Amino acid sequence: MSIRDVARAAGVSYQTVSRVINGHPRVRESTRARVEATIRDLGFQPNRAARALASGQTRALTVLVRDTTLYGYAATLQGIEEAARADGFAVGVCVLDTVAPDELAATVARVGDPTAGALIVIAWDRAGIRALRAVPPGVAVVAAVEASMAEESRPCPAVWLDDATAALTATRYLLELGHRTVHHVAIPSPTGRSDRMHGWRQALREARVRTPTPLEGGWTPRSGYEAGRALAADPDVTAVLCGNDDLALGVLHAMREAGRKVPDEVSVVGFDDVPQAAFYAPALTTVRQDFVGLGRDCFTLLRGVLDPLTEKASPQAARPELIVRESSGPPPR
Amino acid sequence: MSIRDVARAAGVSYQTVSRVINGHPRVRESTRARVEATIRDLGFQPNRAARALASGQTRALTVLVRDTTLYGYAATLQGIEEAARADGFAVGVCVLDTVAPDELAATVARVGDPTAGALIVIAWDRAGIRALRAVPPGVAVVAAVEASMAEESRPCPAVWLDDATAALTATRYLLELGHRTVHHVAIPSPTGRSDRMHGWRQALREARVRTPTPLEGGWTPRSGYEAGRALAADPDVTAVLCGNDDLALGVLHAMREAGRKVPDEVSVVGFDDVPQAAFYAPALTTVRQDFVGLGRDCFTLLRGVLDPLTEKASPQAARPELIVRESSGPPPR
DNA sequence: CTGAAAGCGCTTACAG
DNA sequence: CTGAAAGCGCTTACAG
Repeated sequence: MSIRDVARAAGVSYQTVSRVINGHPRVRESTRARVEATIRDLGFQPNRAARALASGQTRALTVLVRDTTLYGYAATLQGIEEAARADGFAVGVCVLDTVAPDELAATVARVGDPTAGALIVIAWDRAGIRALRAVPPGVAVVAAVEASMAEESRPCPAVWLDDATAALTATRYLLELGHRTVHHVAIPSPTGRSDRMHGWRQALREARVRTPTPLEGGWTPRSGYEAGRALAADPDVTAVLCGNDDLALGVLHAMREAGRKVPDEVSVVGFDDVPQAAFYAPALTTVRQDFVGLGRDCFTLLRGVLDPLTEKASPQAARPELIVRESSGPPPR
Repeated sequence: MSIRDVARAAGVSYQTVSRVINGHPRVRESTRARVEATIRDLGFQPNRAARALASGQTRALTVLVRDTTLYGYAATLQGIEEAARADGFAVGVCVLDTVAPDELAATVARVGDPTAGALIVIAWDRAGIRALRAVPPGVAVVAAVEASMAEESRPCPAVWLDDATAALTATRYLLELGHRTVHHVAIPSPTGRSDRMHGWRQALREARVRTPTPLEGGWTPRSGYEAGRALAADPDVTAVLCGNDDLALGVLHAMREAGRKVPDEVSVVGFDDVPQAAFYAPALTTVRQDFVGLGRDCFTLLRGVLDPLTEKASPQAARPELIVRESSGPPPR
């Protein structure tokens, strides 16, 4: 079924059908109504490929993302998808973790082919940043980045969460409980100092407190566990801010194994507020981040890039919020 | 840049370029080599839309999935994506949880538009099954289902994990530890009896043991917690098989709150082996499921549907595997 | 406000 | 093995 069939059924030329489909203003109201009714009756769907070819634009985007099984990435993807679908955009995914390094450029070029639509890169990690750099010029692209990366490398429109303030808030909270200092298990950062780490440092500096060497974690509970073992062995450690909730889970595990009570002897704070955090043992104090909102913002930003005439909606993502649960408290006497 | 530019640069007609791109056999080897070199030099990428329009086929597929922040769904998506990308397919996502019920049919019709490519539906839940039913006839579709659903409703090619055997194994394991019976917190199932529940029942029947009423859980730790509170209140409960690890996390939380020691007083077993499970407190005994492998199989199956000439690769997904950790043990005396 | 024409970049028989 | 022709289903100026 094509536009011509609709035209025949509605008694108009097929160009008129095209105009109706595309919301062209100069169509008589009665004609529009008739054509729309016909489209509905016939269940007609315009051929995407033909539209893309003729117009040179596709209502499609691909999200480049390291690993969708991690909560933050998955939630951001869902935010993007929700907003995109509402606006008639198809959403593709390309998982970077399974792309061989020497194929990255080719892969990005393929999904970033202008005829395949726009690109959204989640550039919170090395893989994402490398992908962002590999985007061929001329491709519409926006990125989700760490705030401190916003101007760096390839300057492209970007969104970010206020990780620095969030970490600052969490660290201050721990200091105000009376801890002499706060240790940090860091998520990997391409720059070596994530915004989360930065906010943590700032809070310690503000309080004129000793800044311990941060421990390098990965993204997984296992790496949190390994960092946690080192921390558990140090009797001076009474408070730990972790770069994400998975790291915090690993740290909790290490503390338990070492017989150090949380929160009586050590306070542990996470980052993200994954849906499971409230059920960890003990329930995890953490900083909630609105990844879904960030994803929506990401799409809105892309819309603005694609079509500068669109009214710019202001960002919707909620600000970070400290969620106090059971894993934090005053230091032991 | 088009096929014609490549042709000019390579000194052939543009049809020959098309043949090379499509791996047509009847091209002289020297010509092919020259054209391929030119394509590489120019960094040429054929226009997807034009190919789709002219050939009537798109190398693209859309995955319909309830919620990608849940581990099993996300991992399956990654398996699909990995296999699809390796085969030059673009992968789209459509998250069903944010589709309004009255828009489901229209949404499925849109992403399932033949010109948009094939469909893979993760039909483990009501949303997925409804989506599967809404797929218009004539669209290439495969599904990931529960084994017991394979023949039901819309018969389409499908893959599944052996949940029944997995649950049987886990339940037998608990019975062999000496528990008089095993309770079950069930994931939602459109049929009211998931395969996981079925395997559990079968193991109890085999052992000629009383079958307690299963508790209805949702997919979240919270619903596990609620079910767990009921179980914790019943002193006869010594072993619980949960429909997934999130439910198990909630049950662990409820047991802790009620002061019932795991595993000394109650054994808790999960399902899936999410990456966090080894770090729960106590570390969770669970059944590992190979979602990534299932996703790959899903794509392979789709390839077979799309192109019956393809050699049928046999399924690769690993069999379920019981992972014994700390949350299970013999019943109290 | 609506119709006729050209063209988007490919693929696919059809000749040669 | 390779070239010329038609056509995939739309959109986009251009007339009227």
